[in-house]
Amino acid sequence: MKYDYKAIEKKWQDVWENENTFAAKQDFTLPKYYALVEFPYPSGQGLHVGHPRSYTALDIVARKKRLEGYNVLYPMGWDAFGLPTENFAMKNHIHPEIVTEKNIARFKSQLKSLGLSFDWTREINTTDPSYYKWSQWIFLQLYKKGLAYKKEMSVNWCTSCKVVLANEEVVGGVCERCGGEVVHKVKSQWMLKITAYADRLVDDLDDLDFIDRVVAQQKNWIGRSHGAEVKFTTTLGDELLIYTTRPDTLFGATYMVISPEHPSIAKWADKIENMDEVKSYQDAASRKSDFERTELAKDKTGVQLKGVRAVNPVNGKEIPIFISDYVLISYGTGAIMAVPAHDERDYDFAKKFDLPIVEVVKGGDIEKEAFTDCASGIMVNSGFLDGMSVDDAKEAITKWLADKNFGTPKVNFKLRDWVFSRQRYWGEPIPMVNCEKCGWIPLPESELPLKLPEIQDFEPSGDGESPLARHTEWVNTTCPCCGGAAKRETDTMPQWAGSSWYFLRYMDPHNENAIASKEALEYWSPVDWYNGGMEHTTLHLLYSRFWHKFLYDIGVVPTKEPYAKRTSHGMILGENGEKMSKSRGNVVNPDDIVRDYGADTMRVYEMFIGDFEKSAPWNTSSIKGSRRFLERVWGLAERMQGGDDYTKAIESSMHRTIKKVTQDIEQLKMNTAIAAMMTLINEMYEQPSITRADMRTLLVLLNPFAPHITEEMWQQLGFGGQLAHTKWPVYDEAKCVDATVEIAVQVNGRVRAKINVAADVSNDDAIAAAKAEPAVAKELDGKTIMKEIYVKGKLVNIAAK
RNA sequence: GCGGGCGUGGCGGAAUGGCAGACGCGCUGGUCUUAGGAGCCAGUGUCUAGUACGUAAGGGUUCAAGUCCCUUCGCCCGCACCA
Repeated sequence: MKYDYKAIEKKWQDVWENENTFAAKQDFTLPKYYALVEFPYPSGQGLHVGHPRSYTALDIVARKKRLEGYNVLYPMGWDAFGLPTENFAMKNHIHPEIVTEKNIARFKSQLKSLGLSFDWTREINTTDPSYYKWSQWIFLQLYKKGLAYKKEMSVNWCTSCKVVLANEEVVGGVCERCGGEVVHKVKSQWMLKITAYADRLVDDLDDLDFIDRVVAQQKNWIGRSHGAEVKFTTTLGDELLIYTTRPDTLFGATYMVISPEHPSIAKWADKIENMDEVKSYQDAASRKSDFERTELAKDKTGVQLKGVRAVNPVNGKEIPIFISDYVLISYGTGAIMAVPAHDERDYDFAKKFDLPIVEVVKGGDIEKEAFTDCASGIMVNSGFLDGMSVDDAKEAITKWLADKNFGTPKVNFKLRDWVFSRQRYWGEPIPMVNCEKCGWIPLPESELPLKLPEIQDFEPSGDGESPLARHTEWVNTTCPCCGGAAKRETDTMPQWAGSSWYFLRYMDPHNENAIASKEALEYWSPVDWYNGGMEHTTLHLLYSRFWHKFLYDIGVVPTKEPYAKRTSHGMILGENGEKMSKSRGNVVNPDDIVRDYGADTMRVYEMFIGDFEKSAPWNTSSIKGSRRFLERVWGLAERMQGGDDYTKAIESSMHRTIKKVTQDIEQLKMNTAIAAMMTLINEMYEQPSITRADMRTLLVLLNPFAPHITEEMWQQLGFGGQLAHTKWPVYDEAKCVDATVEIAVQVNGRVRAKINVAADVSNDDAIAAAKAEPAVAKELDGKTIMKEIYVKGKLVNIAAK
């Protein structure tokens, strides 16, 4: 009979939908497993072939875990707020809600056509008021704990989208979304104090099963550094606080640099002799775009502040103070001591401005370049530190500074607080009210959700205000505190809000009284395995860890971390090896593949394409190999005869394959699991016939990968019930090896013969058998044997001279 | 510059320090066929065809190295004037 994939796939997808086959059970006594993939943004383009790579991989894990007896939660939903939908809505004069609904419908049918075993009874949507009610609720809790605050600050303003961007949305000085020019603009923004959690976000990574590159990238992003703050006095009688990671080099500080935005400049203004020059440098610095800042990084510029000098606390020496934009106001204290001998940037600056360079750690050649890699160096020209190692000097100077009240140890982070306001319509309204008398007042929780008003004009005003600001009937309200006239916050939340806690909602998606019930949270937490893209490592993944830690602190969730395990998939590239994109014309539509080859083929192909963690180019002709494999599985049916035991000749292969597939799925090595099954069926075809037991085990092993064809064959061959409700096969370690094995015999590491020995042969017998081989004996003739090694089941190696 | 990773046939890729190239694609020949861009069978790292040489290049450790160590080259990803 022909393998009619279309009919088969439709048939089983209908069964799964009607029977809710994959809905997680409400029985909290069962062992649980929570597998999670990042929910998609339902774009107008529909599903990309990249999506199923991640979804299928964890679908395989989820299906296997179910067969192993776990109560599995494998949910799906929609991260549906966001700019593209709003932009589409503006352009086509359709409400974003309608656009979203349409896009979701398309995505959902595409996902269903792939046979993914999501629990659709728990589908969530971040734009649903019953969902964003809780995003708003979390914001209010953050506010109550002082972790949400409003701040006048310089923000990134995209001149094209006319919207404020988070630092993370500015890439290379341009808007991440549209590539438009980004300039700075001062605006009052809601901020979230993620920096309060910086230490824990770093430290707790060590206890998690996250792949190394995710851990490294998050640590790098948070950028914790240990150093000291040191107080310098000035000739004007006040103080200047600097931050350094190298207090040991304090004797080498020959000048200071402060950021052009540093507040001391205004304080000193009437004492600074060249204030005109200083002012024009400040102006120039503020006009520089992010792009110019990064491009011109190498060429140091600056202006000395004439009329004020700093005093080095260790030796009382007066040193000049400069302003330069290589010192950032946003990091540390916005002021540094410059040690040109041991810092490249200071070295460049000193050379350009002809400033003294004093070596304080021996070992480099400071005539040529800064000596920075000097951890093992010895201190010189450093008074009481002379002769010490760098580490000892650090300790000694830190103590000295503390004793004299000149400085304290200090930890700094690159991580900044999270700009949480967006001047857009299609996001969660921030539930805050501004009253002239009472200031910012949170909306009472009883008034949540604060719904988005129905409006028709989504265009940003272009003055930096949200489109909501025009709708005075919504904006004007009463103060929850005093009852007087007040105005609502018109900014909305960023897209990252809804995705920062969505995995919690899946646990109990219809709860009207809480994010989820205590029982559900206790049972399902944490997510056992979370797979997603590397591009979300420093944004979504970090933000959601932050929110989760906060929810843990206020007693809402039972674990301090949301995800026990995190893996990441590589991209699927176009056939030309380039990133898939419309403009490159190399986009593959998953619908076409499902139509032409079937969902099972598509699934097997995407899993077989290569190492899961690496990117791999799409190859249309390779798909045929996956299809051929399934056709061959289909063809095995007519070779099946009776028998409740494995065919003797392939028994060990059966056990080995079960072992291999079982282990490979856990390690996301789907490509080698499939290769093992291919090898197995090649062996099956070499047999005159196969047994029901052979067939049965093969179908269960293959089921997570190709659920439709296996379920259909299971039914047609009369194994009884549904494959989805059967048990995962077990292997017998003892039966994984054949009775006799072929091993290689090496002399001095070169293969000279191959012999067959019993699998459990002793060391001595194996070596004796090896020596008996004529080719080996010939090699050994006249030589002295130095060493004889037998590696069980692999080889014998005889070292001889 | 800092951090992470990678370099293996024509291609995607396999190899707990133990016979490099599993599995698949492609290709070659055969077979069946009115036909084959289907199926089946056989072959397929390289060459000077030797039990020869081969995992970016060079060196080292080891009975044994794609794998471990050192040096060099090249590529990818993230961050980047973070003091």
